[in-house]
Amino acid sequence: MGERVIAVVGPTAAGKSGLAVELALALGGEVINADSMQVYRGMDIGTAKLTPAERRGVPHHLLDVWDIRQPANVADYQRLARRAIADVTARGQVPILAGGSGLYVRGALEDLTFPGTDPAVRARLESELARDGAAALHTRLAGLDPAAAKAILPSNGRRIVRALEVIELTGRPFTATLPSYTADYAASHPAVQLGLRPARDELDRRIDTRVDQMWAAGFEDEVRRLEQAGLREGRTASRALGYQQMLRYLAGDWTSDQARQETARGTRRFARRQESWFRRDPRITWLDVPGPDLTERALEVVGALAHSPPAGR
RNA sequence: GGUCAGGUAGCUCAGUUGGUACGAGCGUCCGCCUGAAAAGCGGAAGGUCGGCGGUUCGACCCCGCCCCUGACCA
Repeated sequence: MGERVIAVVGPTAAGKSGLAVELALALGGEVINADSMQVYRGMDIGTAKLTPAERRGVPHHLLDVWDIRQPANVADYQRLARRAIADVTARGQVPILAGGSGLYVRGALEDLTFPGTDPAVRARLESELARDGAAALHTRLAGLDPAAAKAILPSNGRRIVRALEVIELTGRPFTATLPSYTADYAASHPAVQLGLRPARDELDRRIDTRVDQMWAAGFEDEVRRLEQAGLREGRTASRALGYQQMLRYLAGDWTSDQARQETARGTRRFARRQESWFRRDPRITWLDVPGPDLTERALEVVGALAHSPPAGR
C-alpha cells in the first residue's frame, strides 16, 4: 500500500486511453487497464483497445489477459491490478490506471474486500431465482439480513442472489453498500483521479463516430472469429457492448445496421451510467474534454496534488 | 381538382358510445450499485389530444370550415 497512482476515469469514448499514454510519456509511467472488457484477448476493435502503435512504446498492463470464455470478475481483477501497481512502482515508474469500469477502479484503488464465491451455491440460487422470482428471494433475504434487503430492491434478482450467496458462504450479513467516499481511506492507494467530462452532445457524437468506425474497421470479422473461439460461451464477454449486438446480427435476429444502431444506443446508456457512477466521487478532479491542452491541464492537476500532503491520514 | 385514411408526450402509436388523458414502448433526465459492473436495478419529467368556430351543462371524442401528412383517382 501507499504507492502513488494516477487514475484516468470517465465515460466511454471520452479519450481516457489517449490521455493515459500522454501522461505516461510525460511522467515516465506505465498504463494499467481498468476496463472490464479490454482484459479479454481478441476483443480489440469493439473495445476500442489502443493498437500497439497507438501505445507509443508505453507498457500497458492487464490488456489481453483473459480468455473470452472466462467470466470476468472484480476480485480477480483486483488482485491483478494491485500486483501491477506494485510492479510498476517497483520499477520506479508511475502507475496510470485508465478505464471506465467504476467498480474495477475502486477495487484497484481502495481497500474493498470481496467475500468469495461458490459456483454450486451460485447455481442453486440462480435456479431458485428462475423458478420463484426475485421477490421470493428478496423475502428470504429480508429474514436473514434486513439491512441488505433494505438496500437491494426486490426486483434486482442478480444482487439478491449475490447477497444470499455471501451470507450462506460466510455466515455473516452481506454488506450491500460500498464504503462512502468520506470513510477512512487510510489503507487505499493515494491516488490522483482525473475524470474526463465531455459535454453531452460531444459525448454522443463521439460514440456515434466510434461505432461507425468499428463497423468500418472490420468489427464483424472480429466477432465472427471470436464466435468460432467460443464467444457465445463467455458469460460476460458475450454481453459486451457491440459484441452482444453483433452476435444477434450473426444469429439472424437483426440486420447489420440494426446491430450498429443498437450498439450506439446501448453505448449511450452505458456512458450515462458511467457518468452517474463517477460523478458522485468527490475525489475526482474533472477536466472538460472538448478543450485545449488536455494533457497540460491534467499534468497541472497531477503536479499540484503531488505537492500537497497525502490526504486522509 | 376529387376520394379515402390520418393528424394524441421528443418519436412510433394506443384510447374514451361526449363527463377531469390509467396511456404504452422508445428517447430524455436522474439515482442505486462489494465476485457478470460494457452487467443488473429503480425513479422522474414531458401532452391547451392540428387550428378556428359551432352543438352541449360539459367535447380529445359530434357538426362545419381551414391547415398539414400519406395513399389513391384524375
